[in-house]
Amino acid sequence: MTRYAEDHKAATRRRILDAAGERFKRDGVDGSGIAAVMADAGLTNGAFYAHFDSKDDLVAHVVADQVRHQNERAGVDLGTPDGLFAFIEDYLSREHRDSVAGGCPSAALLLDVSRGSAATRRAYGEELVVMVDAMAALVDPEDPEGGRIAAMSLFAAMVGILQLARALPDDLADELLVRGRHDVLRQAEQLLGGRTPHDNLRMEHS
Amino acid sequence: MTRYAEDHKAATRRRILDAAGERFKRDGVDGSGIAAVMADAGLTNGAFYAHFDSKDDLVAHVVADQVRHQNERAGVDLGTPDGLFAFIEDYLSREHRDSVAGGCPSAALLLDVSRGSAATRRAYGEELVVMVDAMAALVDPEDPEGGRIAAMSLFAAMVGILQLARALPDDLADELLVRGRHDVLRQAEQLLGGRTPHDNLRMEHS
DNA sequence: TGTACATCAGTGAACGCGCGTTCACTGATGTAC
DNA sequence: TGTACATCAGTGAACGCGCGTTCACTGATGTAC
Repeated sequence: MTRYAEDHKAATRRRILDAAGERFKRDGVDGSGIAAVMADAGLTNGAFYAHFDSKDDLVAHVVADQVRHQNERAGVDLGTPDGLFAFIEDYLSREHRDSVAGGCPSAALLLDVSRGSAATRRAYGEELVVMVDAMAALVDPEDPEGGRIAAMSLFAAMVGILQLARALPDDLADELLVRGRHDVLRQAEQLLGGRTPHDNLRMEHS
Repeated sequence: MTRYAEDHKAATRRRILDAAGERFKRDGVDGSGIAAVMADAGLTNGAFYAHFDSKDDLVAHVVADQVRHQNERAGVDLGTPDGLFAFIEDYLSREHRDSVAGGCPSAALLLDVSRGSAATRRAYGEELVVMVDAMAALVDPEDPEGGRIAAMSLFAAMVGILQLARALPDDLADELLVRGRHDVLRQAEQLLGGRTPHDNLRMEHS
């Protein structure tokens, strides 16, 4: 028995992962210092190395953790075609465009991943596959891997549209999001073999 | 008369812009030091401030310069529907995936732009509009602005697919590029109102 | 029951290093007289 | 023709600062006897 609760260290580690996730997505990995992340987590810089081997190690764990979290949240929704349509609408919404720190890790960290360590790239790839397979299971529940690449192409288009919307002035960004939802929804319909989103979903965001 | 050729300073500035363009795209803005950029240009760090006010100032000029260059190269090609189809094939090729430093500035700098100064964002927006308007002119030469947003959505999808391909292992990336070309080409055909790419173009990269 | 010791998450100062930026200086070539 | 001076692109050392990382230490709580 120690004088700390059993899950104390795990809880601290979680605070660091969450704080780093927000910072990394907002300011980039290179733009986020260890001391700033630790301060966000309510700690001082020295404690960092009791939880992670290095900044690189933190990056790999943050990337895996962020995509896993997105999978957990989205996974529930992706159970039905309408869930996929709703996921697309939410993804390409003004709210998501304006919340970088709380938003999709792929949109915010993709370049850091491709410049990152082998461990980071591996972690990202493994978790992303989980997400796109969940999408692909809608097309053919018997063979989710068959639609994996098609789902990846769809998701990549969403990432690009969101990123570009974040880089452009608000007026252009708004129009791009509307058109992007239209284009991606159509691509999703074709993926699903003709199923179309319910009208109420269609109207919600336009 | 000075003892340097008239265009000497302009030529040096160009070397700095080119060197910074490659470094920024490869390592990110935050990952590229002034001294490293200047060494690439064959100079020492001190000379930098005879050409630019600050690193931020350099970033804005590099972003504008990079997109303008891409416009000049692509602009010629985009004159016909087949030019657009070829542009898409080249953009989503393995060669482009593997040449980050010499590749599309939007794919490599989009996050740096959205985190960048007002001047950087303005420069990017202005030059990007030139590029998408050139695409949109294919749809309606009388009203390129009418198709601007649709072209932007198409281009954003290309950016996302290229970025994701760069982050994934080679085998997955190859499959994603093939599927991405298929999806984007189909979207381009619909944009152009039914025109389809020539078969020889279609086969070239698959 | 009281005292000495073990545990360990977290502190905060310090390390060497590279960053963006400044500036006195160099050196090659022009002009002035 | 020869010498003094002006010009200016580029040099390279130095500035303060924040980075990632290390480490001796703190302090709260447990166990040993």
